[in-house]
Amino acid sequence: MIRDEIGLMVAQAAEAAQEAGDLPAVALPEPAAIERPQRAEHGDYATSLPLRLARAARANPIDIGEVLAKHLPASDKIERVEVVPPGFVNFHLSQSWLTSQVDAILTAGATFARIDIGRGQKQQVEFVSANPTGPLHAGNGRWAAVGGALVRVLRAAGYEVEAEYYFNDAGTQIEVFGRTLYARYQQLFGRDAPVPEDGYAGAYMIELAEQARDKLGDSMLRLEGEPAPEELTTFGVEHVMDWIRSDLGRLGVEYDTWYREQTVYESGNFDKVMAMLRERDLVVEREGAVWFATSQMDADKDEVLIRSSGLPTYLSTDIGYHYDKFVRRGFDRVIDIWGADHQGHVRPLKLAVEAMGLDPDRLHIIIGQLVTLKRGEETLKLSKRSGDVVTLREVIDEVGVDACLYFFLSRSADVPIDFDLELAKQQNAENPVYYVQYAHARIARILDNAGDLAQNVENADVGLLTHEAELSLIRKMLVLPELIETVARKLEPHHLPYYAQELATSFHDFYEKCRVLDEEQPQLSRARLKLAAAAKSVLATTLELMGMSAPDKM
RNA sequence: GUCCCCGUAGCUCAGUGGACAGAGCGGCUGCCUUCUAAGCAGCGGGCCGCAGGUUCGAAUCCUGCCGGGGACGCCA
Repeated sequence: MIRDEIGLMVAQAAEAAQEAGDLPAVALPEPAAIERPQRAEHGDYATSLPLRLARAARANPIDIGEVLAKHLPASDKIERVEVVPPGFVNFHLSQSWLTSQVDAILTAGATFARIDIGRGQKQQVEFVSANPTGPLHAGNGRWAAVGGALVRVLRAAGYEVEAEYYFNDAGTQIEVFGRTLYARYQQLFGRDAPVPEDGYAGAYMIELAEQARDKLGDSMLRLEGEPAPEELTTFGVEHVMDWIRSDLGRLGVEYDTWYREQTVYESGNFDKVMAMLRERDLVVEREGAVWFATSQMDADKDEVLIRSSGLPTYLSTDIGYHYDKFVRRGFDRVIDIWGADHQGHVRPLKLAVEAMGLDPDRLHIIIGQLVTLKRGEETLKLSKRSGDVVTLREVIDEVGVDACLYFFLSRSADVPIDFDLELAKQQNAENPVYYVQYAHARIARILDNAGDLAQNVENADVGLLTHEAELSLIRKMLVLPELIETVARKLEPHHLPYYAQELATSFHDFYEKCRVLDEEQPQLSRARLKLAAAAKSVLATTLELMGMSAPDKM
């Protein structure tokens, strides 16, 4: 990346200046911070190193800047370096290098976005992981969009990433689900079997029961008063998992692993980690339950691991699950995406990771604020327990996959979302997603219409690209690798849609100001065709990272 | 009461400690006989919640307060 090259040049200049005695031997920040100035006249890149060094060096920032500039290695990529008050050094890229990047981008294709900050480090991203007790709702869709984008970006950044979905296939909720399904199933056969009070009231349970009847006939009926047959529960769970897989697939999310909760026990990891906690004297028994003595660590209260009923809690299972992630499967880092309603769970789990003798920083938990689904002024419940569920499927059907992804991706995980179904439908046509896709479609049309001008385009001279709009578009394309780095480091995919929009703006501006197909200027036309093709490639790559389509026609 | 997140334009939101705070939507004015007007150009709009502090420099970091959301269960 050119930004890193400039950073290196600045660092070299500082060292050279110190060797030459032009700059006192003060500690240099590592790495030298290179910024992108907000204003174009301040150049493509800038460093405030002189301002940072001024105090320690007991020198005027401007003088330090001049010294740095003097010792900068020569580069044909840099047109001009200027030192300006209060102490910035600004770098202007050379036009010839900029235009040469059009060829570079075209050659690189989709790999243009690839960087290698990950160096093959093994990471896992676990997201959505909703219980298979009902269809996904709109809130789940948010984390599908965010998790999917994160996985793709981390891969582009050079990490070896595994996407995982963790689901309960046993436990309290599944048991309740099974009882509800059995009640609905019996009702289909005329039995007076009420839905349990704590059961799942949604209409989808009736649909599920009907499917069970169609597939299994009356074979699941048991004598009055007998519990729900396990086979029926399993049938229901598998069916719901099919719904979930299908919804996630529509949002472009593909998991590498579907991890069953039971595996935590079957693998023996649960017992291992519990034994480990006992060995470290972090387990106490009290009031008939088994507790994780987090109060001995960095918490104000203990947490229950094994209930007095003998059943493990969600927390203890999760501890076993994370032991499995780190120790058995050997991930260097694990990223979990959780809703804000699970935030209280972060501290104890991190303490457990620490108690395993691991660095808790290897567990990164993204706490995402919740989605409130609305229809106009009315707030809709997202709970599967209540009858009124607005499913993710309905939302996708109403709003569209791409608009849905774009909307969910556009907001930082730190802010709660009000998802208004009415508004989403209304705004459908004005959704910024179409602005981005439109740019891509426009380019596709130009390339289609090129006719004879398309001949010999690969040999076109990109040096003919001198218009301000052309150069701005190239500059904007060059941001993508830097964006990948930002998103990967901060784990914030919401920067993607903003970049996509800026890139589209740069293209639309170019489109207005520079006619691409012009028989009277064939050489220039061919150079512009190249630029357009490069822009198409970068737009498509960006859309792909977000899981969205890049249409050739709109 | 304790803990987490948020407070930026009329609305929805961006904004790695840097140079004059941005976008979309909405409002107003213009631009289609040349590659898609799902586009472009322009105008208007801001004590960056409030008060202190740190810093050469704060929307950004720290403290306190106010306002909104969330968590504090032998549910998940």
